[in-house]
Amino acid sequence: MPETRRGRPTMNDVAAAAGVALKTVSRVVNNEPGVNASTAERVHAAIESLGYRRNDGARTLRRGRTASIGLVIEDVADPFYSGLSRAVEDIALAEGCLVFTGSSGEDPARERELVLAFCARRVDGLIIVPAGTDHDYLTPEVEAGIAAVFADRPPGAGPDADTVVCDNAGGARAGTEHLLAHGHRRIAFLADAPSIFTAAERLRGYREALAAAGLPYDEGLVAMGRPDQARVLADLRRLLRLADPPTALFTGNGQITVATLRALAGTAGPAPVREAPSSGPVAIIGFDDFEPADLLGITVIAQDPAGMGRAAAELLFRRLSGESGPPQRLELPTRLVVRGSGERPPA
Amino acid sequence: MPETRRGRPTMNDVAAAAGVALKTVSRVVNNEPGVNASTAERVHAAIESLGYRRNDGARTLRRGRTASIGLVIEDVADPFYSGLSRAVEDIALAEGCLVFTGSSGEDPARERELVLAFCARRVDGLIIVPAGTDHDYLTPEVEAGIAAVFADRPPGAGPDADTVVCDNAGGARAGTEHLLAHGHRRIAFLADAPSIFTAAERLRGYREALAAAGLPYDEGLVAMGRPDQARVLADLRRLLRLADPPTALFTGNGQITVATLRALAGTAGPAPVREAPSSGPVAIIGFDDFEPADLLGITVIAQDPAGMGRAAAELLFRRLSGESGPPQRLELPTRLVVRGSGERPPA
DNA sequence: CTGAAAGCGCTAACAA
DNA sequence: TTGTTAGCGCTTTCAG
Repeated sequence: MPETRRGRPTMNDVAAAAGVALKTVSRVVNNEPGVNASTAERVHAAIESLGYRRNDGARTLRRGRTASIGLVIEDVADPFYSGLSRAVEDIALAEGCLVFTGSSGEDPARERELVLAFCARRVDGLIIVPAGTDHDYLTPEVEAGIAAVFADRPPGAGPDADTVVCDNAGGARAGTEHLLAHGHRRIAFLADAPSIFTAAERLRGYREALAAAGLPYDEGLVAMGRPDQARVLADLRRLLRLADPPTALFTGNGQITVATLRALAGTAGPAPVREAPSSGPVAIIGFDDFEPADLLGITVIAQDPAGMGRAAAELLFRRLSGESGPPQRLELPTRLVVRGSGERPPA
Repeated sequence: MPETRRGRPTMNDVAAAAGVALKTVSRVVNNEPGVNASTAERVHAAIESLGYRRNDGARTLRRGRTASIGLVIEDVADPFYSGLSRAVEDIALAEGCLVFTGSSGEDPARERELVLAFCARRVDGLIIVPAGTDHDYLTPEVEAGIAAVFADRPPGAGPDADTVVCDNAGGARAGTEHLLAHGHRRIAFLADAPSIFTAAERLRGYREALAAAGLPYDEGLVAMGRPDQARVLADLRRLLRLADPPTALFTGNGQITVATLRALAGTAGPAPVREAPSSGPVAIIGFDDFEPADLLGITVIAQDPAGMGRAAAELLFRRLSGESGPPQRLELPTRLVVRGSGERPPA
C-alpha cells in the first residue's frame, strides 16, 4: 500500500517500491535499452500498482524541449479558423506535440498576452494569426529559439518569420472579373476594416480588376468596417439607395457574406430598401466558402483553411527539426466556385 | 553584454547582471512586496536588457499547479464544438489558465491518448467530450487530483465526475411533438449511430413523443449511422421510396441536417426519388442550430454550445478552487426555433 | 546491466 | 529589505 504522500507518486516512489534505483525506473519508463527483463518487470508492476505517470513538466525542464506549440488565432468559433486549427492539431499530434490554443478576438493586447504566456510555458513553436501590427515583443523570444510562423496575415514590425497567406488580391480580382464578365458595371465591395491585411489586399484585387476593365473606382460603392450585422445592414441600405445603385456585391469574408444575405433576406431587421423595385435580385460573390453556401447557391472565392493550417504547421515543424534558411512566404491559391448568385445578370 | 550561454537567460543570469541574489529577482518578477524601489529598478533593467522571461515550467514544478487545463472534444472544426471551445478558452484565460485543445475525431483511443498526454503535462483539470465508453483509465488521474468535467455526453465506466449535457430527449420530444401538432403522422428520424449518447437520447425523445400521441414506433422510419453525406443520401432515398413515406423528417444533429438538406436539394449526387410527385416539400426539423439555418428557413431544436462550454468550465474552476461535494450533473435546456421548415403541413 | 550525484529554473522556508 | 539553502521530478553524466 502506498504511503499517504501528498500528490502523485514519483520515480523515486516507484524505485523504492520496486527495490531499484531511480535511474532504472527512468530507463524503463523511457524504454531505454539495457535493462534486465525481470528488473523491468518489477518496475512495471510497481508503476502499475502505484498509478505512476511520468511528469512531463519535470522532464521538459531537464531536456529543454516541451513538445508543445502555441496557436493563436482570431476566434476558434469562426469556421475558417477552426478548420485551420484542426489541421494544425492533427499535424502536431502526429509529431508528438500538444497544442495550446487561444483566440485573440482581433485584440492586439490579447494576442500579445497569449503569445507571451505560451512563450513562458516554453512552447517550441508558435503559429500566429496576428491581430496587431507590432510584433517587436516577439523578437527576444525568436532570438531565444522559439520558432514562429504567421498564418493568414503577415506580421507587422517585428522579427522576420515564415508566413502563409492566401492570394487575397488575386482571389478578389477573379471574383470581380467574374462579375464584370457577367455584365456588371456597378459592383459594391463590402469588407472588414482596411486595417486588416486580408481586407486591404482584397480591396486591392477589386480595384485592380476595375482598373483593368477601364472602370472608375467609386468610393461610394465601398463599405469597410466591422463584420457585424448592424454595420453591414446599414451599409447595404446606403448602397442600395444610391441614385446609381450597385447591381452586384462582392463581400469580403464569410461573416460579411452571411450578414449581407441576412440583410437582403430581411432576416436581420428591416430589409434594405430597393429604389428600383423592377430590378431583379442583386448578384453576389463572397470571399471564403462557408458551410451551406452550396445550399444557398452562393458563388464564392474559396480558400482552404485546413490547407493553410497544414502549410503553417509543416513549415513550423520543418524549422523545429532544424531547417534553416531565410523566412519563407507561401501564398496559397484561391478558387472560384460558381453556384448561381454570381452569375445573375445586372437588372 | 550577456555571455554566450546556450538557451535563455535565467533568474540567476538576471541576478548576476543586477548584482543581487536570485531570490530578489524572484521577488521582482512575481511582484512580491518588500523590495526596495531602486533595487527593483536595477532588476527590471537587467530583465529588459537580457530579454528575460520567467520559465513557467520550472515554476510549475515547484508550485504544483500548472495553471493549464486540457480540452478534448470531438472535432474543433465542428461549429458546435468550436463554440464550446471558445467559451472554455475565455473562462480559462480569465482564470489565468491556458488551454491544451485536442480533437478525438470520435476515436476512443485518440481520446485516451490526448487525455493521458494532458495528464502527463499535469494539467490542473480536464474538460472531456467522451468518444469512448470506458473511462477507467482516468481513475488514477482523478484520484491523483486532476479535476475532470464531462461535456455533451456522460462518461462511461470510470470515475464519477461532473457532467454537463443538454436535454437531448426533451428537445427531440419537443421537435417531434411540433411536427405531430402540424399534422404529421409519418415522421422519419435520421441521426448519429445509437452508440453515441446524444443520438440514443434523442431517439428516446422521439419515441416518447410518438408514444404519447398514441402512434406506433416504426423502425423503418429510423436511420441512424455515420453523419456523412453518402450514408444520409442513401438512407433518405430509402425512406422516400417507402410505400408509405414520411411527410416529415427529424434530423438528429447539425451535420445530418445539412447533409439531409443537400440530399433533398440534389446538391449531393442524385436527388432522392419522390414516389408521390404531387406531394409538397417534406417538413424538416433539425436538432442543433447552425449558422445560416435562418437563411434557409430551417426550424431547429437549438442548444447553446457556448453555454455548455461555459457551464463545464465554471464547474471545473469551482472544483479547482476547492469546492467539494458529490459529482454534479447539469442538464441544459433546448429551445424550439420556428423558421418555416417544421411548419409545413403533410402532403 | 545498474546506480549515485549533479543540476534543469524556479519557489518556499528560513535566516541575517 | 535581502540572501541562503533546499528541493520540485526528472535526465544526464559518469562510475561501478
